[in-house]
Amino acid sequence: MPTIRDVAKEAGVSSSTVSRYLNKNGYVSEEAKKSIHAAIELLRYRPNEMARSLATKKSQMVALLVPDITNPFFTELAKEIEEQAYQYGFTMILCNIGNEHEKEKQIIEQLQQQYIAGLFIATKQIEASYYEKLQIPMVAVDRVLSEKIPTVKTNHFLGGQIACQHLMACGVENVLCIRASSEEDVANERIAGFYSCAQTLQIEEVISAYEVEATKILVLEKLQNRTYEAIFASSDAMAIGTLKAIQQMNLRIPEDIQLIGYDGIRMTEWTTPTITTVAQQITQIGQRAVRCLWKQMQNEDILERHQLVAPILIKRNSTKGE
Amino acid sequence: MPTIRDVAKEAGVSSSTVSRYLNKNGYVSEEAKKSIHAAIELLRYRPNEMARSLATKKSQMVALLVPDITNPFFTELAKEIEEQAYQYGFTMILCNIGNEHEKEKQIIEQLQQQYIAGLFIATKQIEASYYEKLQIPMVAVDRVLSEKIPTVKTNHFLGGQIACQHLMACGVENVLCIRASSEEDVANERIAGFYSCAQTLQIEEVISAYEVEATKILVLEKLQNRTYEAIFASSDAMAIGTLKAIQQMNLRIPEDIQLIGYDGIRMTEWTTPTITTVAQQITQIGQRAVRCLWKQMQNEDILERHQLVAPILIKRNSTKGE
DNA sequence: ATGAAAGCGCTAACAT
DNA sequence: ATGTTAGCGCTTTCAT
Repeated sequence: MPTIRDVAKEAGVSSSTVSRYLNKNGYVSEEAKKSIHAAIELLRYRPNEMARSLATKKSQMVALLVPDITNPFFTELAKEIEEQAYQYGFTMILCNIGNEHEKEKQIIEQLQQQYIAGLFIATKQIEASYYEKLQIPMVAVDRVLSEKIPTVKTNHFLGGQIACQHLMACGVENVLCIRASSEEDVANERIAGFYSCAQTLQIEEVISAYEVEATKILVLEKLQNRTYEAIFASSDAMAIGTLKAIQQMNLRIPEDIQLIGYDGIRMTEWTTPTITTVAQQITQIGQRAVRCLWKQMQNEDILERHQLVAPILIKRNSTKGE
Repeated sequence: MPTIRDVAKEAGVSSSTVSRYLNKNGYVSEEAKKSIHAAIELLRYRPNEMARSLATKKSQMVALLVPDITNPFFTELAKEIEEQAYQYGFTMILCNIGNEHEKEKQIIEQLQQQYIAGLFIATKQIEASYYEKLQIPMVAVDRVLSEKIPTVKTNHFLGGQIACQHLMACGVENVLCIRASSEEDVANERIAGFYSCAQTLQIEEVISAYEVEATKILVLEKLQNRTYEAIFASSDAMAIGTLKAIQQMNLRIPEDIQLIGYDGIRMTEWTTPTITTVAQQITQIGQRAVRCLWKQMQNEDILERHQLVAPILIKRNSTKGE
């Protein structure tokens, strides 16, 4: 592989001139530009990112930290962010953190050594202060880490409202609300939004783990004791578990009981019946997150520290209504 | 961040000695070892991977190239490989290639500049000769790129046989076989295996795109004209599309028509009914792939160039039988 | 067993 | 506008 010096020699200039040409900073005469360009083509030269990073202490890599890569929401997010970041010339590293604090810190340490240019954080296991100390451009995606750290997330309060309004428009008067642990802020917001519109709606609330199977078992039990006109599952994975439980009870959807999910992952259109859901606009989240990181790298001002993306209702067959 | 020279100074030795200590090559006295160890602890020193890579022309990163990160099979595979690779001290970069030849070549070029230590290739858009020229340890995952390139994949011929045998055991006499394009070797193998057991079974074959919706439309049309006792969908995504089509026709599964899928992705246990499927053992594929790459890095002999992993039947509710 | 020195490929003052 | 020089943090001969 040719180096910058090979190019310089071939073009009859010094390597600094080539470097300036490459980085488009400093002056380079038109003449030099031409010969350098030709030399690069001739030698099929590509700058070595490693050497570049070592010299500048900045790489062209950004990383996305997620708790579980097999969770479809995160994969869809990863895809969007990867594509966007690629447009800006960055390579995205996807890091699956799992639930171990230690692994996350270790991985971040490694990323720092690689002079990672920026971080998208979709995990939440470490104290915010740890991230703040990092001194790396970063944006929290779909969760608030702290006031200071720029954030792009869905307006979950609005999402909760949308879910509630839809159910009420479907003539529902009592509903079972399946939510994640109250430690999860995003869950709290969804539920708060839901309540904020509830008016005379009767709500029973229950906490479930994220897994499909766990939710199924839980709902099965619930349905044994009591009937509901509708169920609001605050994630689509839970909605699928709920669907399975309802079907196992031989209840019809939406005739006997209506169901609305949350997230908008692809799978909700593959079930029978398809599931009405409050969809997060993942593409937009990805775009904004990347732009936000980009601005930080350019030291531009970030006008809104916390950006909210509105979710939208996707009406399918698990609810009545229009 | 402290450098190797800081450690050397603190330990009262030269940086070469520290380097030798770090890489466990060359001689280092017990005494030196102790003081270096202490210095490292004291300064919380971590070697800079970039600098290391630049000097050695080898990084600690491996990459997995997939055509579509939102395809659950690949995410599950990615998770396994990531975890395995992490055990060996590697960071895995997940690269979503999409369908563009150009992007794949560009990305590989970038990876080379980063002195990528190894490649897991789960795409198939480029001529095998391109990969062979690369001079990077690599393993083809779930597809054969060429004779020369080490491969770990499911024994799809066996998988096809398993599917066929199961259907026959379920009393099926005629079946619709939904397959991917004949350009996909893995599809060909599955189908070949299926036929190899078919005996008196009547088989109708049809080609479908991978997408759930596309398959649904196709199957819907098929079912309009004719009835089948069973359908073999050669991927789970297709199986889900098929399921939807069958249900839309108001046929019962498995009473009116039985269904078997292929891949073993999580989703098949979330549909109603759950789908019987021939499951690829992704964990094992991941483990073997990483070990195979590792061996190449150690210049160990690779006993079997092409490793086959046996798939297993997961019997669920979309088929009759035991 | 250890250190000095050169170099990996690039960037960034600084001088011209 | 361009070249010289000195690193970035590490590895690796080659002496000693």
